[in-house]
Amino acid sequence: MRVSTMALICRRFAAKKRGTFTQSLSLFSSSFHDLSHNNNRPFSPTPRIDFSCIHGVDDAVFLFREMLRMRPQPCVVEFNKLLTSIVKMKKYSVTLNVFDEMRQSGASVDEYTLNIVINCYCLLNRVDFGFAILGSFFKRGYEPNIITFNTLIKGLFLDDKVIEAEKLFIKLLALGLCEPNEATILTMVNGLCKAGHTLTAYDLLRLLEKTSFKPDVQTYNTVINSLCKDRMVDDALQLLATMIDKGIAPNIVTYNSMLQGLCNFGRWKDVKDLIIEMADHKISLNVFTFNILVDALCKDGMVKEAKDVFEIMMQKNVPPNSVTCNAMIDGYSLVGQIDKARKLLDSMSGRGLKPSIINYGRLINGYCKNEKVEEAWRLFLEVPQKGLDHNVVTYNIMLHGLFGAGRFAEGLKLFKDMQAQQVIPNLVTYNTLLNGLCMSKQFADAFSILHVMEDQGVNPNIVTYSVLIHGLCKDGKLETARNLFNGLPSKGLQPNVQIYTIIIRSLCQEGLVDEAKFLLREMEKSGCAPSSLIYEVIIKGLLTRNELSEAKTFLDEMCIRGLST
DNA sequence: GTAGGGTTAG
Repeated sequence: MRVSTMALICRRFAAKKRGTFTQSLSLFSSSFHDLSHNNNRPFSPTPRIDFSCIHGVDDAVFLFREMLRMRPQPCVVEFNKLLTSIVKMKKYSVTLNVFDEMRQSGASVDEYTLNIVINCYCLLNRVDFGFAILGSFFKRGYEPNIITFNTLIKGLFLDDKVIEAEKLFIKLLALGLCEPNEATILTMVNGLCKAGHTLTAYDLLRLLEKTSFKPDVQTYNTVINSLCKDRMVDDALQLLATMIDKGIAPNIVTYNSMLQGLCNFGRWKDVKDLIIEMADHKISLNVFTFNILVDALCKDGMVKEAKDVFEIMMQKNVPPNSVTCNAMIDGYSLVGQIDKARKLLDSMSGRGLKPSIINYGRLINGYCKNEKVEEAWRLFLEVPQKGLDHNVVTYNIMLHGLFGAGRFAEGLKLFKDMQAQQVIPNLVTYNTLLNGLCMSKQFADAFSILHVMEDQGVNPNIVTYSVLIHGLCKDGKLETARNLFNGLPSKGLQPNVQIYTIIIRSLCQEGLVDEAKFLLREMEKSGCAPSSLIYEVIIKGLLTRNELSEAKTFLDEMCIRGLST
C-alpha cells in the first residue's frame, strides 16, 4: 500500500475515540426512546411467522407465498428472516428470485433486505449487480452502511478484483462514508491473503497496530497463517511475538498455524518451544495440533515418534480422527510397515471411527508403493462391500499401481470400468493412463488419448508431455520426443527441469552432447535453473566421448553454482 | 434467529 494510504489510515483511526463517545451517547438516548415507545405501543396486528417448519428450500418458498397472501401482510422483518433462511441454505439464486417477487408484489423492502440481496450477488460472483443495488438504497431513502460496504469489499475479492477492493476500502476511509470496523479489516486482510498479497495484508496489519484500532486475534491468525504458507515462517513467529506484546492473546488456531509452518520446514526445536509456550498460556492441544504433529513426523519418516504422539493423544483424551489415521497409514507405508497400516485401518471401527474412502485409498496406495499390488487389488475390490464408493482418486491410485507393476491389460480394463461406473477421469487419470501406454509402448494409443483429453475438456499439462517425452526417449524415439518438446511453447507450456533432464539425458545417450549443451544454455535463458543431475548427465556424456577437459569445465561450473554430486 | 467477517489438518 502507498504512503498516502498509510497516512490516511493513521488519520482515520486516530480520530476514532471521539466518534465512539458520541456514538455511545446516541445509543443511550435511542434506547430510552425505544423504551417509552414500547410502553405506549398498541397491540400489533401484523402476523408473526413461525420459521421452524422450514427444512428445505421448497418449504421456504411455500411459506413465502403464504406470507404474500396474508392480510395484514407480515412486516419486512419477517420477510428478511425468510430471505436469511434461504441464504443459510446457500440457495442464493432462489433468494434473489424471492426478492424479485417481493418487489413485484409491492411487499416492503428495507436496508436489511438490500444488504441480503447484495450479499447474494457477491456470493454468486456478480459483485457488479451488487453495486447496482446501491441505487435502490438511495431511491428508497436508505443509506448504505458499513455492512453494505463490507459485503461489497468481500464481493470484489471473490471476483478477483483486488485493486478495486483496495480502492473501495480507501474510498471508505477518505470520504468517511462509514466507520470501518473489525469485519472490514478482516475482510480486507483475508481477501488480500487469499489473493496472494500476504505482504500487503501484513503491511495493513502493522499499520493498524500504530493506530487506535486494534486488529483482533482472527486478523492476526489470518496473516500468520498466510505468512507460514508463503514460507515466511520467521516473520510469522515475529508477528506472534508482536501480538502478544500488544496484548492480543493468541488462541489455538494461532498456534496451529504456526506449528504447521514450523513443521513444514522440519524445525522441530522451534516446534518444541512453541508447545511449551502453549502450555504456559494454558492453551491445550486439540485434534488439529496432534494431526499436524503426527503428519509432519510421518512425512519425515519418524513413524515411531508419530506413534508416540498418537498414544499421547489418547492419554490426553483427544481422540484421533480419520485425518490422524491417514497420516499414520502414510507413515507406516513409507517405512515399509504396511501390515501396521492395515492393522490401524482395521482398528478404526473399534475406536468409533468409520473408515472413509480416503482411508482406504491411502492403504491401497501403501500396498502399491510396497510392491504388494495383489493385496492392493484385493482391498480395492473390498471397498464396495463396505458400502463405500470408489472415487477418481482411488481409481487413479489403483491404475497407477497396476501400470507400475506392469499389469497393463488390467489397468486398461480398470480405466474402462471406471467410466462404466460414471467416475469422470481427471488430468491425473489421463497422465497415469498415458504413462501406462508409454511403458507398454502403445504410442499410437497414447497419442489418441491426447485427443480424447482435448475432447473431454481436460487440458494436457506439462506432466502429460513429460510422460510422453519420457516414454518416447526410453524407446529410442528421440526424434518424435524432440518434436513434441519443441512444440511445447506453442501450446503455452513452459518446459520444466524434469523435461529438460529427460531430453538432455536422451541426447547424451545418443552421443549428441553438443545439442545437449546447447539445450542447457537454452534452459538457463528461459529462467529454468539446471539441477546437479543435468550436469552429471552432460559430464557423463562428455566422458564417454573422452572429452576430458570439457568435462572438467562443466564440473567446475557445477561447483561454482553450488551444486554438488 | 432481520443484514456483513470466519482464520488451522487429509
